[in-house]
Amino acid sequence: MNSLFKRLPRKRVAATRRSSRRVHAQPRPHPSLTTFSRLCVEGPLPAALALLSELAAAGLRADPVSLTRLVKLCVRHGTADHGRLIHRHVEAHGPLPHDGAGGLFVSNSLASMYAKFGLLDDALRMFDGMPVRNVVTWTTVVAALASADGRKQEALRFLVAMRRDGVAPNAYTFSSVLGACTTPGMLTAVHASTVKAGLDSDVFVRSSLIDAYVKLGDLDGGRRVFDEMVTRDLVVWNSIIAGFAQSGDGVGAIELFMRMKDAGFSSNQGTLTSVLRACTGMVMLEAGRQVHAHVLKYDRDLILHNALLDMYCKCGSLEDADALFHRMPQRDVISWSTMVSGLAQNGKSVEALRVFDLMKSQGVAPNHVTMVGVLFACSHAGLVEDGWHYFRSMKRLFGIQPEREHHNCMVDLLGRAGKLDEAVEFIHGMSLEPDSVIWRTLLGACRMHKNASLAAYAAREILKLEPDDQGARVLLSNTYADLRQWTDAEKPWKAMRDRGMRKEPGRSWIELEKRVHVFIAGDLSHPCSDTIIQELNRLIGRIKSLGYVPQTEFVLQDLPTEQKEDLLKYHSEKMAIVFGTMHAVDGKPIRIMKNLRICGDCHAFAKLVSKSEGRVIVIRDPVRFHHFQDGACSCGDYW
DNA sequence: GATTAGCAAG
Repeated sequence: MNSLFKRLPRKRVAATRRSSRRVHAQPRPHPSLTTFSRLCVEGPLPAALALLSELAAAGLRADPVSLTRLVKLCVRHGTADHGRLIHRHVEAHGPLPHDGAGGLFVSNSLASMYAKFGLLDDALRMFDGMPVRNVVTWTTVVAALASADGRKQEALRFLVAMRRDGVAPNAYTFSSVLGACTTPGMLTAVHASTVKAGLDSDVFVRSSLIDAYVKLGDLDGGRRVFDEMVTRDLVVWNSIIAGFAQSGDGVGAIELFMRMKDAGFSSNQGTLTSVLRACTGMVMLEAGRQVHAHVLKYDRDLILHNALLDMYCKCGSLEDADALFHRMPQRDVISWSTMVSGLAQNGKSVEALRVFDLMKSQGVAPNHVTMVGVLFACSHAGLVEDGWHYFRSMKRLFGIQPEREHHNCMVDLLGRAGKLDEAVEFIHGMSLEPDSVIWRTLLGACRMHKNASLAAYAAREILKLEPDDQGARVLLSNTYADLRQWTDAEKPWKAMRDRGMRKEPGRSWIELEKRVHVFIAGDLSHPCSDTIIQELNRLIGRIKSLGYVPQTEFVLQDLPTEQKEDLLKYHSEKMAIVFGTMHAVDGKPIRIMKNLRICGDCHAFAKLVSKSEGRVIVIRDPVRFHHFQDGACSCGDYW
């Protein structure tokens, strides 16, 4: 028993000796270097930075891998100042690019750090100071320049320079530089280079190619790149869906979305955002609601929620927009701006301004887009004094310098309110050179207030800047036609015919059971045309008893009254309204989208049909919404 | 260590 007790401590001693022998056999690194490596991965950043300076003071060199990780940590959790601290350390203690691969790694990551903090010039200084550069170094600056505003040309110059320097661009380089192609010529050249380098089948390169074609307005080009692909990933699918949605082909975008699902991919936030944009563009509220169900699982994605909010606003469903807005876990300036513009476009200017006040009271700073929405609210409600107030004080109160679009809102505000002379004075007093958009706004106001001489002046100014503009000629002609000056009204048409131009026909569409039905003015080719015309005649009969008189003044041609009535009757929005009343579910609003602004006669028609049929009709034109209910419209007949 | 897709207005 005794011996047993005595042996126990000896065993412990032996064990301790063995372990100390192990330590001596494999000397542990300096404890602070080990800790430093760990801190560079796990953080916290301040502790890692403090240890870095301790190491330097002790004459110990941090290894390149840890330093690179530290830079990464700094990008994730720190500021540019933290980055500069690491940069200074590296300059004083190394490793530098000429120290070998490790040094190059560290310098590259520092350049990338500056780029990620938006400090492009620091990144370029870093680049200039590097005695050795590899493809990563070059790609870092190419990518940074390609994504910076107004520096895309430089990105392409760097691509040329790197080749001259004997460094071959790789898939990373190409996928970055493609976004810098601002002309079809550049894009074709870079696309050819990717093929030559054998990199055009890389998914990153391909999705950038698709995006680049689409952004230059060549949707077919993007589609070709997509179709030629053998292997696609989710981002490639998202690129092409986004391309269709951004180009205004909502139906195409949704078709591709279905194909993507058939191909076995499940959507992510990016997919859903683009699909929502497609629904928004086509006023497909029901399809949008279905997307909403999938949005629920991404309850922290603000971009996606903002897109959903915009969809409800632009589909004219303010109840849904409002409910969503209040439920959203976070809201940023885009969420607020979407609500301000959404309410204003739907004829709720006072509510829009109230939301704007609420936004300010919650400490959210408006930006230039918010102010466009605010001014839009003022101009569409005739709130001239408020508009002036916001325009004049936006610089002082919010630090936002009025830009072109804000000036345009002011011309609209004054013009709509009939203050045409003030509008002209405003244009002449602008510090900016007026562009065709501003003149077109003035021209629209001239048409509204039947001022032909000023309309002619505005149209001349537009045509000086854009000789092929159709809209200016159509608006000018319509202004003359409003005044029954048929000879003058004919001249712009003749000019258009001489140039081989045709007016864009009126087009309205409506979503019904996941399908979009399109109606074109005067075109009776829809399969249900016969029944639509019967129903149209019946409705006209009913609303005539409510006081409807076809307002033939909106037919802008010199024709006998009867023919004018016929032309009016087949306006696309009337056919869409009738089709809507024939098929819509009880109690649900009829939602219609139109490519041109609604005419006065169709406006009167819609008001009376909303009364006689007891239905809510929502029509969205390129600028705003009309909610017709019980014989009245949300625009208060002011549009 | 560097790369691709998604949100508000005009």
